[in-house]
Amino acid sequence: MYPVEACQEDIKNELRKLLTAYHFTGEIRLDIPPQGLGDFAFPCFALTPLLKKSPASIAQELAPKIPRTTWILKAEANGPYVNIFVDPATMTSSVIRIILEMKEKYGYLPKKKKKVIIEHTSANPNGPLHVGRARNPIIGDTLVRIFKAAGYQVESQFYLDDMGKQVAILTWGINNIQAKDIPIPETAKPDHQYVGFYQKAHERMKTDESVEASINELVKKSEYGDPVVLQMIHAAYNPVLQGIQTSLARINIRIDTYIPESMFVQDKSVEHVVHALQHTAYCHEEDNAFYLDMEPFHVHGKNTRFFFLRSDGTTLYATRDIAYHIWKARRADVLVDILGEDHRLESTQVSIALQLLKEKILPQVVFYAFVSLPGGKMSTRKGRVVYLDELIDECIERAYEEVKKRRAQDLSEKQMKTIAEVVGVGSLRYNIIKVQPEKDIVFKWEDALNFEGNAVPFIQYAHARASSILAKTGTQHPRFDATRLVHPSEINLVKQLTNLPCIIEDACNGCKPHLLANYLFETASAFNQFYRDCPVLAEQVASLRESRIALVAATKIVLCTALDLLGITAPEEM
RNA sequence: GGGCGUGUGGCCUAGCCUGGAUAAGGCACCGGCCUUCUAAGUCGGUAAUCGCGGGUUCGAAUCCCGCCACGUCCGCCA
Repeated sequence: MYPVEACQEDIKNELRKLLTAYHFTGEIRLDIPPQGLGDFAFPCFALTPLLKKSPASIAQELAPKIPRTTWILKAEANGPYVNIFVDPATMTSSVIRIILEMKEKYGYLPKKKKKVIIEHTSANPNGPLHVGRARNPIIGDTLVRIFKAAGYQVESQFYLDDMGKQVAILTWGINNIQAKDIPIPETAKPDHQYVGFYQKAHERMKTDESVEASINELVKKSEYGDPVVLQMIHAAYNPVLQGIQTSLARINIRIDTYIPESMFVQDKSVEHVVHALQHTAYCHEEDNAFYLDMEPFHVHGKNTRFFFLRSDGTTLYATRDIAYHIWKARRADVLVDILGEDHRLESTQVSIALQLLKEKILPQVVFYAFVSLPGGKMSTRKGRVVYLDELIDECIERAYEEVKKRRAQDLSEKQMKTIAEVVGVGSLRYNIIKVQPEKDIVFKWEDALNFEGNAVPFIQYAHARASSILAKTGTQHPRFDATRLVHPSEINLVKQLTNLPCIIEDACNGCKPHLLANYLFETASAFNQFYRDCPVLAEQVASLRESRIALVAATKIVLCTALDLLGITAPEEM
């Protein structure tokens, strides 16, 4: 059990003993009071109906009865609250000890013996990833890391759309357009090479009906599971997909498994879905096509019919998605999907269908709003995009300028490049993950490349400062005496360190990766204050010096772990 | 037209699920701090009718209803 849990349990136990005497049986919830008013607070409002007294007088009555324990230093009544002050020596000694023992596993929760499949990115492989959807892999990969830390066995999956119109357009383009007829791409990456064919083919399709007919034929054949066509499509998108994988690798993302949509047509599982849906009470037929009436499930709008089988007997994207979810549910205990907000309705329809099919495991879905440009949204078709690769390059380039400005004298070119990479990639991931997924983001270069304040260099810098101190101490195993650490900046930092396990738990339970970003910022901030107030290397009293070294070592571990959960590297120097 | 999401100082964000103590940070702006562990840091200051209007409550940024603005969806597309 982590110190933070032990501490809260102790406080709740003591409160419970007191409150039982008043016949209070409700849940005991502890608040976090404002700065300076203690570590935990017990609000007394819930007791007023029981005791027929004002909450303030109840707090007055309760506070003196709370005993001193190893965890509880004192309790004070303050208005309607009983504010509890934790014994800093107990907290400090236990948390520093456990961090130094567990090292990079500090904060991790006990193994749960449950498997999670997290589906993310799942972009159409018709061109490079663009910034509009860049939140998807970053949110997804961060959740993969968080779920692992929370004790789950995790597999990440990319659902590969190999039967849609997008890949069909690409396939047609590659097979029918001359390379000389497309604009010369700026990079050699295959996704950038191929997107021109897609754009040109899309243009031709809009103006030439025979082109559209050929593309539709490709789509149709793929929907019937035609192996030759599927092979052709595969050949077309595969290099693009590899380009996408390269982009993801650049920002520390590796997806475990790629599941092609066609798999569920070829193995006939989608046919079973169709059959089963046709036998539900909500199924209707129109001109040989089948749909579910969504009205009874509180889906409103112009058209509440969810078509899952066309008149020609082929299935639709959502139908195959149902088969995919059933397949996933057989292989995991928990499913998480990361989807753009444009998929909200589709996702609801899939969930309803899954319930009709008596599926027990439904996906928890994280929807994100698109990143837009100041003038509006991005579009691969229209070529109005900022590609992820461009953004990565720009972030690294800008980071390099910053490093050079500060460290050109004392670092080698190679060192500066390495730091620029780590800072640039980290900035990108941090800036996206620190905002709740459902909030709109307007992409502005000046924000993406801003390296001050609540941005990743602030956190990495704190880590580098801690590393620098430790590198100069020479002691591998600092001996610490918690009673020496009494400065408010020391206590404050220790308190921050205690919270990591709770943050991991909350971030996992609520699928809220941004909590980690907030936590990191606060922890780095607490460390910077400590750094200002409490000299380590210059400290003359040996026991205090050693204790501070231990605190620095613990902080470094926490910063490194939390950064790693965001897929960000913690540099030793910068 | 309907569904869903979002709305917090000049700009951006946290807090909303689970109501409670002076609404917490960052950017920008103003003024301090480098003979001391990297100043990508730090301290202080100016700045908010928490979109608007009702309601519930001892108490609402938080819950409920209505309205407004923005985004998104409402294909036998994916």
